[in-house]
Amino acid sequence: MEQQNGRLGRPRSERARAAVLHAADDLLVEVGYAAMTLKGIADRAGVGRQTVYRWWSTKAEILLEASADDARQELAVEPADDPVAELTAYLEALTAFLTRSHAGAAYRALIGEAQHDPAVAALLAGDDVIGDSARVILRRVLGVDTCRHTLDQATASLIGPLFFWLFTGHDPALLDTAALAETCGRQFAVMSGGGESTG
Amino acid sequence: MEQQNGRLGRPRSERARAAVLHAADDLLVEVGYAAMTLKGIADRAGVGRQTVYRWWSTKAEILLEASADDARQELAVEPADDPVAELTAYLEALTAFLTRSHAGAAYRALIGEAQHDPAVAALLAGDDVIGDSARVILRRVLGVDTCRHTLDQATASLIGPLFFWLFTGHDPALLDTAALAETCGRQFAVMSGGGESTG
Amino acid sequence: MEQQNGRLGRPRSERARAAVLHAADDLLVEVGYAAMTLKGIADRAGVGRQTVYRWWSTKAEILLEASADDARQELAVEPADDPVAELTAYLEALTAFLTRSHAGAAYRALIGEAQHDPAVAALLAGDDVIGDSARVILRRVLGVDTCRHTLDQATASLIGPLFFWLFTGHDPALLDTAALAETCGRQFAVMSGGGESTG
Amino acid sequence: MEQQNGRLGRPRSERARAAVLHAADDLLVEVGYAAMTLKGIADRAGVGRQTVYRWWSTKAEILLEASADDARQELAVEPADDPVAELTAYLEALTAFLTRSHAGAAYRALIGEAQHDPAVAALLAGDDVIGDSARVILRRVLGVDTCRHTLDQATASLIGPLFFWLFTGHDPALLDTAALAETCGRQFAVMSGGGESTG
DNA sequence: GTCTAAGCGAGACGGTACGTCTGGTCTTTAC
DNA sequence: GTAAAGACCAGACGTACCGTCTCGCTTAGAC
Repeated sequence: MEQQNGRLGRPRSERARAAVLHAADDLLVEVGYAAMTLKGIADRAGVGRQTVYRWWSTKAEILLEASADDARQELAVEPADDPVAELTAYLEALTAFLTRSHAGAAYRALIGEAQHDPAVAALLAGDDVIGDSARVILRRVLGVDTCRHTLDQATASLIGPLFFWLFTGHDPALLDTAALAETCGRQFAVMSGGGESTG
Repeated sequence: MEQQNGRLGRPRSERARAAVLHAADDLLVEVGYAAMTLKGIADRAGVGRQTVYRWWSTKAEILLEASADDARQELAVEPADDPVAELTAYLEALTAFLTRSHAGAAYRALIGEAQHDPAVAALLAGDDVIGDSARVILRRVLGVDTCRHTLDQATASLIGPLFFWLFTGHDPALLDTAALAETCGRQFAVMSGGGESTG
Repeated sequence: MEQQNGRLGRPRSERARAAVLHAADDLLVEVGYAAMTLKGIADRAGVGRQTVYRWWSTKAEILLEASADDARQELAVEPADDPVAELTAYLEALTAFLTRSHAGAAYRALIGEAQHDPAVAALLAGDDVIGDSARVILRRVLGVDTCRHTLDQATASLIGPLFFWLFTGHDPALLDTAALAETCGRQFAVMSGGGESTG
Repeated sequence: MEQQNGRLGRPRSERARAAVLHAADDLLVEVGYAAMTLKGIADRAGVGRQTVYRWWSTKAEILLEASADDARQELAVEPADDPVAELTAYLEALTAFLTRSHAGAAYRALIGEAQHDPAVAALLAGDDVIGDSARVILRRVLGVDTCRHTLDQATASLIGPLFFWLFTGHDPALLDTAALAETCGRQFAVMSGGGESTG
């Protein structure tokens, strides 16, 4: 497993890698994204500073690596018979993710940072965990061969209102996700209506 | 000198205030939000550092003061006979604002920062320029006495997809704002049901 | 108060300057020259790191400023009737300086460093405390109008053996400074020829 | 090959040893003593870092091993009929060594370092190349059975002025080594006076 | 022909100083 | 009493080197 390529030299320490990711996760919760520091992560992880810089460039990169797996898992929604029920379940999972999960806090911070840091934006574009999770659901609802652009616009319609609600500081409890899901469901039914997928 | 209020001592320098706001605006464009610095702003403005700290607490506050007026102006949309046309015009103004305007860049950065900085979040909550602009339009479409919560949810439906599209790094040219406006228009027509405001 | 020149801005803090010089002196004794560190000096002095860098470039510069006054004082020798007695007194003062004084330890370290660091060499050349102290004595012995080059060579003859003895790690107690002084005295008597100065 | 002692395992690589000593010599000339680094030596020698640490403890040790043989050779002076000529030749060899030779530069740096690093001082005390070379000459001048302490003081008298001249940054060309030799010669003639040893 | 032992180049490890930068504060003089 | 200047303490930045620790490989004598 380790010894990532049969090359020379001491192999990378899995212990150090895990400690850094763990420390980053802890610090995000304890002090917040802005107050996180590569030095702080290294110290907390009991790891040399150079070891962090050797494998990651920015705290964003660390946080993404620390959260991606959790995020993927938290955003996976079981199939249901009723499309609207499935969309509702997804919106609720997404709400829970963005408002109550560690990984979700990391993603909120990263998406925020991406608004003024192109490097973070590129990082997120390279591994679109949220978009992927939505596309899984939407392919079940709209059909497996729906084209990418249609999926993306449907994603925006589905997620957008919730996303806006949370990112502009509203109380998640006051948003009626069931209504949102139903509206989208109707809209998607029309789209996939006549019969095939993109219509 | 104008001595703007009857206070003692040397009056606040309008020159310094303007220079700071101007410098903040320039620096946002030139180096980006993350690389902006209170020290940098002060130096660029030819102003003492203490003078900046005396009147503002954070770069977010400066940026907000520098951009709010421009933002309000850029997001005002002329009334139109057709509600959908009005919604479309608004979405286009919002797209232009967020993707091509200085003030919009400032707002993107601030909304991003608000995701991990409660102080910035509070700042934005205190002067909701974007929400206000949407509510002006929506009151014209849904009726002047629509309740605040309904307006907020309608705002999320209207703006949300566009907001998600832009904040997750998609190309604004690929989003069909007219379709978005039309979907919302239909939805709003149902909401305002019996048929007063939209006819 | 002090305000070293009519300039703008906060004046340099004499407190900080003294604390740095004091800390450097202490650290030299406690941990030695090699283990001295600008960071360590700043921390020990309770001073910001930038404050040290603002006024000094290297630890050598700090140490020189901290020791020069002490050195000048320790190497001043009272005039005596007998030239040989005066030379002996000087050699003993120099021995005490180089082997038992804080300031002397600093000079030993600096002269050592100068052998492989041209910057330190230039620093020492700019303020030749030891040479100056020898020239004061030698002008009394050889006559006030002795030319500089003669003084320098006499300095080498007088100091050289002692210098070599100490710098190659011999025990200062085993060197007969009186004999050295007498040899030099005889040699100088020949130099200053007809017989005025030494009688 | 020769397997230097009957030990097990792979024998020490003469190639690596030579490469390290060579690299140290080169680096001393190219970047100076202060900027020399064990890492830099290892890299330049194309040798693993551990290989250097296995056989040497400090850069001083490497430098000494790299220079001792050259130094001994450069400081050996042919016997001459005239003692003063021999002393002059020696002083000139020593001047050339300390000011123009690679090995001499190494010794200057090491003697300098020894002033604030006891480990280097001990190293030099263990193999006194310069002192040995002087004692060879002085035994020829003062007699083979001159006692060690007399030899050491004579060494200080002979070398001291030159040593001081160079170590305090004077121009070697301006020092009259012939005069120095003559003064010492006279002094030594008095010492060995009664007439036994030198004949 | 294994087997055992040590040396080899490479390079990651936990530390720590480097010199620079910014954050906020403090202390001057000038207006 | 504000403004501009600039020094103050604090501490993070990213880099470099420290000395140590694996790795896989090589090179020898011992069995």
